[in-house]
Amino acid sequence: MPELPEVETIANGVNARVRGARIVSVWTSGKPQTFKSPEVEIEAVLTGSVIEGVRRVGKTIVVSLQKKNQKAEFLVHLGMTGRLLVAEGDIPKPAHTHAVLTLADGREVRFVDPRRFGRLSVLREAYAGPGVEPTTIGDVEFAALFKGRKIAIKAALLNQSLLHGVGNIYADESLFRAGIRPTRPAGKLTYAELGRLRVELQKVLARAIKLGGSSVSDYVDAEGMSGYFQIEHAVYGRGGEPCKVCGTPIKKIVVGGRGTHFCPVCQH
DNA sequence: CGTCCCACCTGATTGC
DNA sequence: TGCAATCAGGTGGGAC
Repeated sequence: MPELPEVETIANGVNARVRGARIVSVWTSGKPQTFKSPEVEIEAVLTGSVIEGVRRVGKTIVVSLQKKNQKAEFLVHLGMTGRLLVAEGDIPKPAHTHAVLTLADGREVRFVDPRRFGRLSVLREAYAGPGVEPTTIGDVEFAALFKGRKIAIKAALLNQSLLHGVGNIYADESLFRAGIRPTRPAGKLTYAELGRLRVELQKVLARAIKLGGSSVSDYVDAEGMSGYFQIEHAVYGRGGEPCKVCGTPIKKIVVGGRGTHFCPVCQH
């Protein structure tokens, strides 16, 4: 499900719970598609490692590991429906559990993913992600990303090798707040428009992170995703409903294969 | 390489 | 009510 704010919230929640813990054993489900590294390698790297910390890079949760001076990283991409839970070992495992990391104190880190678009892998070096971090990028670098591109700005925002972490909701929401139509060719936006887009994107991401951070336990424990919907969307999921600024019905179209919501009056 | 489109999955919701 | 069609917050690969 998650985009940048949700992944960050989950990574922070898991970090607070498991930093410093040692992984004593690992179980994996054997569903091949879930594992980008071979399962035997994931099990070998994780078993016996101490969790140094958990952070977000793009939409990926990165667990840094240390074992006898050897560093490694365990990468968890949640796809559309993935969850990373920390639970006492005696609590029954949810359906669609694909990996379980048992910690020395008996708790378990569980990766659960019904739709199986999520991916697990291990790396021997530090993970940098495919693109640029959107929450801290500046105007000049932001504008340069889109220069000369013919694709719709909405599709460009979703391209993880440009900015990593922006997904369908925050692409639509930031374009609405910046007053830009999602279908505009990215390379034809003015520097001022891109400046507005960067500011609005960073504002909406910051606000979502702040709201998500107040409900960490909801994400990380059994409850799952309830916290996400605290955020009031201006356009996402509101096709046919009145624009909150001008009252015109929000349009829903498809851009780059994704449902795309915008106000035909407020966005140019 | 840039762009477009579809496949990959299950589950919840909508519509007949 | 029941069942089929539709849709979902993400990627990655193949075609052009």
